[in-house]
Amino acid sequence: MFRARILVAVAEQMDSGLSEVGMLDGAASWAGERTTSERLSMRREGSAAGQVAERLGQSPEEQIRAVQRRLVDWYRREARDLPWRRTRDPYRILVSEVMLQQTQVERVIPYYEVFLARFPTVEALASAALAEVIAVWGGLGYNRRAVYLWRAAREIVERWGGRFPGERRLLERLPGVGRYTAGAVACFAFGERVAFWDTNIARVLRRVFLGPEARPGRRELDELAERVLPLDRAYEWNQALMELGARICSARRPRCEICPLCGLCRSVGTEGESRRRGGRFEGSRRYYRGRIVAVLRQHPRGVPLDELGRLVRADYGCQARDWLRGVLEGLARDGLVELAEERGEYVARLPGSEATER
DNA sequence: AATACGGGGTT
DNA sequence: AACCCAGTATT
Repeated sequence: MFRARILVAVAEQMDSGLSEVGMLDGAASWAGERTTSERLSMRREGSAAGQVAERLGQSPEEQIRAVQRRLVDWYRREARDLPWRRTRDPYRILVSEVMLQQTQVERVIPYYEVFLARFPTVEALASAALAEVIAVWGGLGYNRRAVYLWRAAREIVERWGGRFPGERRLLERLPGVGRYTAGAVACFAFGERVAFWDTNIARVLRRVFLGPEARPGRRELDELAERVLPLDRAYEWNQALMELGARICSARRPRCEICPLCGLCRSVGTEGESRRRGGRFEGSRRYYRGRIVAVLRQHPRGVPLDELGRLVRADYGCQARDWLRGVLEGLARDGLVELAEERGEYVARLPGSEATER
């Protein structure tokens, strides 16, 4: 019931003013119109969408409309109560979206709360020392995101007077904000009707509208996402696609038996996708970058190079010095580490730490 | 187009 | 141990 209240509040904010599912049926705005000749040509050419329609006994636009209705209806009943769904504050939305890049929802939540408690506004983040931002970022991973987020906050404050631009094109210029995140902020914070896709949305759109064998490229996904985007209620539609991808239409084991799109999907009953091979993590350069940042978080004044080497790997010796230098220079290029010479020895620290002020 | 970039829960 | 994840920037 609490969840329902949240959703109603959000729906009202979205100015949807639409509480009866029945109203969706008559909403001509739910799918782009397609002329009869276009429709016939699709069938003649046996296009993918046309074939789906044949199999499902529906025209493509009927499938789109039915999916829109069914999915948003499901989302309104089943949406998880996630912290970033309770706000339209662009700063909070941005923080959530950046944290969610390549990181699961459940893992983000506690970091999100802590981060916003410490940096509640874009001004607070912009005026903080980068070292502290990296420290509060903690073990979330992809530490460059913390640097990008801090730089983005400074840009918002300095260039935009603390007010976020609402357009995707402008948002996308911010550091660490790519096509997906810019679209998400424009839609989730500003209510813009924007089509975008991430791994979840791409998988859902591909399975539902194209089929299990389809391997659409970026361009094709852009066009598909745009074509199926409702003329209004973009917020709920996009959230719903991700919700379905995360909870039902998962990569490995899709749960078609409980999917709200039963009967509307081109890939019903599909096998999960095969596993891809990934490189070893432990012992990798990436692994040691993480170790180094973790150690430096605990040492605000910085750590001499050789000591740092011993702290991050047991087999460190002077022969590994060049290796360590290389890794640190990479971190320095990314803005995650500062290298300084003090009393004849090199010291590494997080950028903007207190010690640099001396 | 390919690659680097973290870390932890799940299988 | 391998795999996956609300991507982005760089080469």
